[in-house]
Amino acid sequence: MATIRDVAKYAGVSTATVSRVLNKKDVVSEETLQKVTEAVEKLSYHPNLLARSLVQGKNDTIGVLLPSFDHPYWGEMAQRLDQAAKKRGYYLLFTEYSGKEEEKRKAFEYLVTRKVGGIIACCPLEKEAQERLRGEIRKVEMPLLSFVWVTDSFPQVIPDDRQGGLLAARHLLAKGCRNIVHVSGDLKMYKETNERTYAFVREIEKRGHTCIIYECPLYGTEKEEMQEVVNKIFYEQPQMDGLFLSNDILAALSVSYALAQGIRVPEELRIIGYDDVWMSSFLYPPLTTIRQNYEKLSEQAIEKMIRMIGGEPIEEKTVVPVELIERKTT
Amino acid sequence: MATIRDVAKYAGVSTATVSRVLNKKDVVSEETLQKVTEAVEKLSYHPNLLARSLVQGKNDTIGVLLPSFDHPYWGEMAQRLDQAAKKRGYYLLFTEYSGKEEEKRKAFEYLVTRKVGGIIACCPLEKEAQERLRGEIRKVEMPLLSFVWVTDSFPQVIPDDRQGGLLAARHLLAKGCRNIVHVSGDLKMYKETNERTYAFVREIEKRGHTCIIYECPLYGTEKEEMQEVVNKIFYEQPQMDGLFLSNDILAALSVSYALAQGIRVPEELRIIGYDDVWMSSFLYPPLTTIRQNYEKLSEQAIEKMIRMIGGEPIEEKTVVPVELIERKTT
DNA sequence: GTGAAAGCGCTAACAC
DNA sequence: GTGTTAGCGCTTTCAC
Repeated sequence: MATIRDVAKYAGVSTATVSRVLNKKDVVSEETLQKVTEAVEKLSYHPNLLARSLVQGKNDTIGVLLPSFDHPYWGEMAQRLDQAAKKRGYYLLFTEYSGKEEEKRKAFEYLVTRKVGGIIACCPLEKEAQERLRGEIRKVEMPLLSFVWVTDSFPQVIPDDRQGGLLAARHLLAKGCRNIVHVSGDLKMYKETNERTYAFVREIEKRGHTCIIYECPLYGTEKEEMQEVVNKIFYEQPQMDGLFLSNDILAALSVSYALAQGIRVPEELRIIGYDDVWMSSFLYPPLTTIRQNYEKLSEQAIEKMIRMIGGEPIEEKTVVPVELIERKTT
Repeated sequence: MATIRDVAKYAGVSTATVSRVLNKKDVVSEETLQKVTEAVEKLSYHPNLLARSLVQGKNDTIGVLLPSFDHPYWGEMAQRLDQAAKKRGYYLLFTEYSGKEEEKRKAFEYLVTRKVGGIIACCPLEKEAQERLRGEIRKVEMPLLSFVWVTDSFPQVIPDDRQGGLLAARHLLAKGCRNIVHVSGDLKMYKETNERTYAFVREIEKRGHTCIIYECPLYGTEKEEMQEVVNKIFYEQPQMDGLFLSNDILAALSVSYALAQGIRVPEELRIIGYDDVWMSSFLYPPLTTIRQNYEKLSEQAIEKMIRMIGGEPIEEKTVVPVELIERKTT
């Protein structure tokens, strides 16, 4: 693999000169430009960006800690983040921890040792880890941005889950639902991320009604687990007429289950999901859901991270609005 | 950010010794081990893996060139590839080109300049680029593996699309379909990847029937485009009773469209998709489809790539079987 | 068992 | 304009 020295030798100049034409920094004579360009071409030279960032001590790559690639929410987010970063001349280093807590630390370490400029964590940093991580972070002087809700003061870019819960509650109530069931995320583990649940319940109770809550881990992608929860709900709550799921996958499963049982949607049962994942509008019937503003979330996250890398002061929390999309399941 | 020198100074030893305990290579005295470990802890030291791989001249990361993260097929593949790589002690550097040809070259360049050990290309390398890329690759001495069908001799790990087309054709025929429509990928651009189409058509003609083909770019994720194709088909082919789509997204769209029009599935129209994407079993009705063996595909790709990096000779083509999953749309 | 020194591929002063 | 030199953070001989 050709190095800068090979190019220099081939072109009959010094490595510094090669570096100059490569980075278009200083002015070079037309002739050397020619020679170097030719040498680069001839030798198929590709500069070693690892070496470059080593000497420059800076980094145009941002680490992204993802629960998984195959979850449609995170898949879409990864895509948007990547595009937003590229648009601003940054690159992303993705790593996923398969939704497993024990893998998370390793994934985090991975990003740190690759010396990324900062880390966007698409996962709740649970209390214990949070403190340890933050201690570490401060020492390694690496900006950390949470891409999901965390309770205490910490830089974060998050969807307005409170609003999401509120919208869902009002919508179901307005449609006349009175026996409402809600499937939340893991309430024990990720207290912080369940603002949508609290807002939902609060609103329903404020209107003098009640609802029943089931828990289902949000970040898991095990079909069986999800199917089980859905089965259980339909078995235990035959009288329910409104169902609010914490994500569209669960919602899709529920719609499918209801239809298979001959329960009419939305006449007998109204179902509302969360996220407005790519597939949701393709389903039959198209899913009513709370839409995430993927574009804005990722743009904001990248922008904020770049500002953090630049050492600028930033406001702790950026909340991005969600939106109710009424389709055919309510 | 602490460096190895800081650790050495803090522990009162040389950098070589620190390196030794970090890499557990040579034997170190119990005492130094203690001191160094403490220093590492104290200073929150994280070795700079970029520097390490620079001096070692080797690399435990494999580049993956992806069309996009948000396409469910590639999302699932990314996940499996990542897990397979980690299991074998390798890391993946992902980049996506948003399905745009002009971005592909940049994405490729990105991986080359990061000096990955090899590249898994999840995209057809069209003729022209293929030759250029291969020329380059040979010079940069970087193994390249195609993860989709390419015509000529070239290391590749691919699904048995021929078999997939065959299975789909036989299934539809066996169910009594006689007015069959098929939506293929982009036939002009990616000739090589359309074995499924050719096998499908061939089988149907062999049985003395015919089918009508529509084209739709496989790697695009623009809803409108896809919706348009589906609309067009249903408008132009009111008599069709069998529909084979090149991917599950198009299939989901078609099912949804049919149901919305009051066309009964599968009684009046049988629909079969391709890939068995995560959502497909969640749909209503659950989708009949050709299942990809995601696990085997990615395991094989990683294994083959590692062998290539190690300089081992490899067989050109690894074909992974597909499977017909009959659910409720046929 | 441990340290000194060279060098991976590159850039950034500093000379000329 | 261009070359020389030092050094980014690390590993790896080669001495001792």
